[in-house]
Amino acid sequence: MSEENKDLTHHHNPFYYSHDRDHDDDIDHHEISHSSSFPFFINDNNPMVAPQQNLIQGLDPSPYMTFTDCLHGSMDYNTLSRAFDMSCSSIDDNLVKKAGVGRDSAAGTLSENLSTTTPNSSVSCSSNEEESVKSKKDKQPQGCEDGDGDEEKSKKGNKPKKKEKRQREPRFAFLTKSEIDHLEDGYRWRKYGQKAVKNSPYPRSYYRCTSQKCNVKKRVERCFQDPTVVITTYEGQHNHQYPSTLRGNAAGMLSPSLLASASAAQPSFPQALFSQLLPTSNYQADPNYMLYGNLNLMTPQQQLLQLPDYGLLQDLAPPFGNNKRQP
DNA sequence: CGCCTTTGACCAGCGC
DNA sequence: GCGCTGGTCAAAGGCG
Repeated sequence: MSEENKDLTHHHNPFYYSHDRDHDDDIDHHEISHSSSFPFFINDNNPMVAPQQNLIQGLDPSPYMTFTDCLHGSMDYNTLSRAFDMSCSSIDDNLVKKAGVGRDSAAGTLSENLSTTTPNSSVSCSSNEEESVKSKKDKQPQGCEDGDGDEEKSKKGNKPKKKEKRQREPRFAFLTKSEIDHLEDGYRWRKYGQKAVKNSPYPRSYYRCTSQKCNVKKRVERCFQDPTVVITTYEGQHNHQYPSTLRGNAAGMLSPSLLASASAAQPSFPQALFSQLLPTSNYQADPNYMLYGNLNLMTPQQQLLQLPDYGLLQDLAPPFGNNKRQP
């Protein structure tokens, strides 16, 4: 088994949607590992939400829509995105400040904030819908609309310092237990940067989808507290199907059903990835298939201790835990 | 030759 | 204003 294959037998552990404020992105590895002992989605009142006890027990999904349903059903990226955004948008800067957590701690702050703030409190959302999205770089042609590479080239030096804020794409982060950093997800990525991560010996890598006019990016970093865990954060939405020619054996590693469904579906970014997590995947038969449930970084006891930290995260869904399969 | 990674530099936002 | 940090660029080099 190739390394990549081996990797795929592990599992992405979707755990967190990074809402769209500017520095939310800084999903600090501590925070992540801290708040991601199991997969969940932030959600206040989405049908995907399951009761906390399900979170704890990782059982019985029934009354709720599972992510499998979503993915295999009609839910697409936008729906997903909305769902994520809806909930996450309730965590705004005020909350972050209130919690006294730095901008780098958005993910961790999430749990803290949620534990001190009601989810339905009328916190104004500062997500993509609002202009509050802070643009770090106007030069960056966000949104694949006619990526004028040439203008972009003039980045250094004379660029008008507009204060326009760049719209940021919704982001989704995944925890994956893997020995390799760059996980195959069916798309082709080009690495365009790498940065040392504060307080972590592991660097963060930046990738961009190689498809023209596709502006999806992803960041990959290794969890500081558990180096076996890779944190992959996707930003944006693929506006194309899987590349016909995948490098390496990526295509081969993807189940035909996955590719088929991914191709058939409208370009819905996380779908393919999610599909790999799902019990319908043929990976479930693989003994090496790692249930994300096994990805827990803490002992059950620790998890229980962690639960209070989630506060309102009790409303979070274990979207993939529902259909956990055990050999 | 095309695609990719590496890597140092640059830029912008934020906190102090 | 300054320093820190995250994010990005692009030249250089590697690889198939």
